Amino acid sequence: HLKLFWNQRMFEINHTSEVAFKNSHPLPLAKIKRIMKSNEAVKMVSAEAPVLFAKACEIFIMELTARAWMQTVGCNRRTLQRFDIAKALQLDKLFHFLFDAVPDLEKCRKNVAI
Amino acid sequence: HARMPLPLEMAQEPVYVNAKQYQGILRRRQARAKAELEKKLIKNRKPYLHESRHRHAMRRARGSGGRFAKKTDADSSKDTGAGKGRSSRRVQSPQSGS
Amino acid sequence: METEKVVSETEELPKTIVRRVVKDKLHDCSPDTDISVHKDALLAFSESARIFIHYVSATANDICKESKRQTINGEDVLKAIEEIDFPELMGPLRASLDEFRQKNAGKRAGASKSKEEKKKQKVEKEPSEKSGKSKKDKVNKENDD
DNA sequence: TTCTTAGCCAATCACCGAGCTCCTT
DNA sequence: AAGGAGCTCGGTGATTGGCTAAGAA
Repeated sequence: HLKLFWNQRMFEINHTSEVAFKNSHPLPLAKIKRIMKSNEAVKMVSAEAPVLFAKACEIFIMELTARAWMQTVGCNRRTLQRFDIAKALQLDKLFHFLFDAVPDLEKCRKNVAI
Repeated sequence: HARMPLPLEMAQEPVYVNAKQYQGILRRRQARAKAELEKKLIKNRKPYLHESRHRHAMRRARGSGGRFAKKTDADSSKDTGAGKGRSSRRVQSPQSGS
Repeated sequence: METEKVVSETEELPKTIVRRVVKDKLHDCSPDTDISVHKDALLAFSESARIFIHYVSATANDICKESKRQTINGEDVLKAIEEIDFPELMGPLRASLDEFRQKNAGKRAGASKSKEEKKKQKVEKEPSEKSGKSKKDKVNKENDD
């Protein structure tokens, strides 16, 4: 239906214009699978799963980058720092599952942009 | 109730997280604690990952700016005192331009 | 010695690729300004992505177990991501899943006949002497509508 | 201002993907 | 039959440090 339609449009856009080259930096599937299996509760993994994770990670990193960049330019800096990421994680509840992944809240509090 | 306080932080200052992710955060925290028990923690970050690649980088010819230079035929020959008596030296850029 | 080697190292995503993704996005954000990336920031990106995989795959594993299966498939991953409420991922992921399935279907169809031949050859040459490995041409079938 | 540091180069080699076989569902 | 684990193998791009401009402080 509608979703399928937009998926196909997305597919066309990603494969026809020059952004097809600029985008898509696939992470190694073997490494993704290894990360998944490092959880001993995970038994078998289909070939589809790492492919999806590769794409998901790419978009995930891009989203996180955009939000961290907000902090960077908000402080008139030209180097993206670690606490930019920490602040971005704190501000957006989308990323709260990473709460203790980037423990830099002290510096983060001092550099309040936005 | 879109926000849930995380237990560890409640003593100091409550930190509210996405309620949908609350269980997952706790689960991941448990998994990490277990990994810590198994000494799987992020060890001290080594300056490099592979000894062989480190040696390779150290051995390579460099330009005057510290950059890696292209391999020359002089380098392909074995290290003999004779021949072109010249070790790795500056590679002059033809022109530096945009 | 070797067994004591850190596990995290092998679970680390390649820094170069993570950096490329970050730098490309930064160039999108500021087309006329080059933004540098601090080394620790790059490490944070890499770690975040790793934990993202851990987190989502653990959720997908629960979904998988709920339906009494043993193998985490693509649908489980999609469901897991839907569950943590990441809507901007769903579209592209559906697309890449379809793409992967199409590519696999094409490869399967092309390989099936050569596989049957191989099986027959195998059972035939069982008493035969050893022979050099025959170079197999790669048969690829492209399909467009 | 002072002083820390990220980006820049490209050659090796660890690791990834593409084949296999074997096994479970 | 379908498809994943777990090997092997060969091809290849990630890994890598010195110098210096760029920029954090």
